[in-house]
Amino acid sequence: MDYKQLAALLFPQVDLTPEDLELRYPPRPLKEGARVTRFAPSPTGYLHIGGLFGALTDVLVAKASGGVAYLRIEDTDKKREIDDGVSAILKGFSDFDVRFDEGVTGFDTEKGDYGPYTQSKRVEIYHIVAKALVEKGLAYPCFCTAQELTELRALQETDGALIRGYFGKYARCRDLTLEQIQANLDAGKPWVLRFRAQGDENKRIVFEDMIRGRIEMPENIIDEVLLKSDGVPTYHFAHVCDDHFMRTTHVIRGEEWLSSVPKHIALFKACGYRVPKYVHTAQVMKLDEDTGDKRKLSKRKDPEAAVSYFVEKGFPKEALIEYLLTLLNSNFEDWRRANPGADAMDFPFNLKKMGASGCLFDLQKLTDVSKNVISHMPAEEIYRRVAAWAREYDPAFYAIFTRDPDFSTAILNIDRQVPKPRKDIAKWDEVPEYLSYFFAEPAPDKALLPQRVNARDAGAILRAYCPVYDPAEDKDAWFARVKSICPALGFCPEVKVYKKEPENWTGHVGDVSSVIRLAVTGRTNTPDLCTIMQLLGREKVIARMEAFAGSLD
RNA sequence: GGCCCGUUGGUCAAGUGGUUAAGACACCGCCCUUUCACGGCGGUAACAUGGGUUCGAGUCCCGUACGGGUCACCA
Repeated sequence: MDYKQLAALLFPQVDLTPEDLELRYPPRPLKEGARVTRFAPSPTGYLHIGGLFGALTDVLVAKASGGVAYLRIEDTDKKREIDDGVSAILKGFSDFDVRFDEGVTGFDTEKGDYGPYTQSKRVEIYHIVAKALVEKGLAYPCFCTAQELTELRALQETDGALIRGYFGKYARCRDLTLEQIQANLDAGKPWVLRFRAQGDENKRIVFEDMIRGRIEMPENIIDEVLLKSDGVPTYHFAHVCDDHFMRTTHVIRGEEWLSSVPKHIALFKACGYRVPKYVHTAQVMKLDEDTGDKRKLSKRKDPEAAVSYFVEKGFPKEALIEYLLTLLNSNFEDWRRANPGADAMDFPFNLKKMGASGCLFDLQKLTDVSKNVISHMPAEEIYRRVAAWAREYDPAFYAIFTRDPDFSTAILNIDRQVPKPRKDIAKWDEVPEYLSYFFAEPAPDKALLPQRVNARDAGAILRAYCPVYDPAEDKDAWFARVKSICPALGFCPEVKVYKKEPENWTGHVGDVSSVIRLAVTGRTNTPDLCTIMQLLGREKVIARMEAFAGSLD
């Protein structure tokens, strides 16, 4: 067989060689040890949590080594592609401030010298490499129909073949003569290009995964499809061509690819390319409420699989990133404690610290992380974020919240400018309820009165307090004022004194302030009451207290 | 089914032949406290399992179980 002739027959329009591509995409001028990574999603739907997880790894690994992380779009399957798939992915990344150094940046836009970064625009490249492979006798056209392939699988089933796929005696087109190929081509039969596998099923291939260590598998013997009948490459072939010519040093991808590595190494070797380092990351899982089992986070079943879920709920973007980092690298939390104010993107990411087993997405932990993140934000920042969130997801609240920005900011500032700020808020969608009593008249429920205080005493407390309340007083004076009305009502001004001899009193100052709190806010617990009352203003406070007192009669 | 990966408290995890088996979240208790938070202190709770190797095994080897992945002209 004259492979040169076959190659010319198959790819008459290709006149460049892989050497031309080597010139076009020279090795990157990076310093020793710099890592080039890529995130390579298919535009088949929204960006999901696993994607963010992977992309974060790519970006941090590159950043920590002074390398390059790029975004490549793998759109070789037009059947699964959705219309705005690329923008959905880009939107997800911009929502969380994940930035790539190069690659696709928008619809039909990109930056970087190793493009195009969209696979559908790279067919010329794949065909050049494919042609060279044919010339070397390492690839051949296959004319088997889908029907024939199904029959082949059935045959392997009855044969009890341990390995399934297109290989050995099942590979009918592997040894077609040039004349047969010519005849098929002339007859207009569609064909795919297959790899002519050189592996031996009895030999083992050893490779190193940077997370899992040394892995040993049988050599690849499958004649994998390289180019589909429409001339578009399969993942396997595109991976080899792209990661070689884009000069990727570290291929970081989900563990579902682990079993394809022998295939990929065989392909790299066949092309004469250096095999990149492989890093197969564990999947993000969740606990299924129904079965109680740990399972892969599913795009279909789990709304929180989409990163947009967290945007809608109003988790600050930093919180999700921060949380993901705790899953990604076991020493992140230590680093964070040592560098409280540092940008998460400056975390010295270490691949060795990545876990090999799938982790459960823990909403409680995310909530805790988020509360911490928010507790460190200035009130102005929170105001801005809540407003931005509400404009999108809660227009009614947006209207009242932004009516008086200074007022809203002041509310958010209660108990905030202290060394250990409160951690009441985990996500923005909690804010409307959290602040409700500032914007609407509360309806205090007398069932919420402290246990020791009956309705009559509560009324007496409010009536005694109204005339002496002075909004100009600071916190200490305010509390002293509350204490001052206690004795006459049978309440002890000092909690400690009360606790020693509870029988001498109806209750203590805590009960008294609880009644005031309930009247003013409708709540049994709030941040600092004195400040709340100041912000509300004397008129409102008195009106609320009188209204509640009246309702108790 | 073949091949491969994984398995330390409820969760995330440290751990690379000798540790009282860290830490974080959650939970519980105490303290602080005008409420609630915050904070502080303390507590419950783990090496899937059976064999080896070794003076000694969470750590190395083999088997078993369980979970996951993969076996497409999908990625």
